[in-house]
Amino acid sequence: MQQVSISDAEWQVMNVVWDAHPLTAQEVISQLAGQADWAPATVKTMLHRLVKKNVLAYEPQGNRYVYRPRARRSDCVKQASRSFLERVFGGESAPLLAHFLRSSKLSPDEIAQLRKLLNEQEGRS
Amino acid sequence: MQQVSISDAEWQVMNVVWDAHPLTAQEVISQLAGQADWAPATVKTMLHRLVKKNVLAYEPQGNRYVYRPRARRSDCVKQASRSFLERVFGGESAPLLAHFLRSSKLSPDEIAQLRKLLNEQEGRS
DNA sequence: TGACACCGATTACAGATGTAACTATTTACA
DNA sequence: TGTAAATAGTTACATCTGTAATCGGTGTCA
Repeated sequence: MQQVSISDAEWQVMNVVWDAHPLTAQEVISQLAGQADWAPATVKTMLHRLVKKNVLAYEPQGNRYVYRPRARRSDCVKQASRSFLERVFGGESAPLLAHFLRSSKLSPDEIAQLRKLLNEQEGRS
Repeated sequence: MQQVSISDAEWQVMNVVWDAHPLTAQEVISQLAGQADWAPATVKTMLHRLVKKNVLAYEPQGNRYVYRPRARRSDCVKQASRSFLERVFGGESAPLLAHFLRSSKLSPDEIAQLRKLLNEQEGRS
């Protein structure tokens, strides 16, 4: 498990891959057509870089290549989150949580869910 | 109010400035000596770039210069948070909150505080 | 079976970033 | 009052990022 950092644009690509893998470059390109306004070549560059960073794997499938994640989304999320927490909130979780609680619209279900997590927190060491 | 983006290293500098301004380049450098391992020249580069980005202001004070923030911390936090939420959690606040709730150690006070915020959320539209 | 379309690979290139040395000017000390 | 130390400003440079165009091979259709 290395310590690569995934850039902004690369995250967009990875989100597509994590959501529905394995897939071909074509599929990634058409998925992204809705969200980003990139030339197909741009998406391919991202894919290559992600392969080089060991975040993506690809293998020939028939006469084409298919891509699949090599790093787990949860690991990348964890790393990006830690680094964001550190950078913007000086490592303090509580202010971060307060900030997002204040600036979010949450459904009653979500609120209930979060409340449950808070309760679990209470049984910490 | 512009739409600049503050890089990782720049955030470290800005955090120092926001915590105790106005201050001189020297003060920033010695504050950072504890946290980062940068040459003084590196810190000065950051300061210059932040001035160019209009995030910092500086004025001569006596025979030296003093720096002070030009952008409000809360605005920068808001922007960085939004972009992080978008990038890593696809814009979904609830999973983000769940993630940080799970991965944080919180004091009873903080838990109580967050619970209060959750209650306030309930009176949303 | 030749021209075209599609795909993966390579190359491009400007701006941002991390990291700093060098230079010129001012200041303080000997 | 010359010289060294400190300061601010300028320049450097490799890497990463965003954003692609182009090249070379292969399969397809006429």
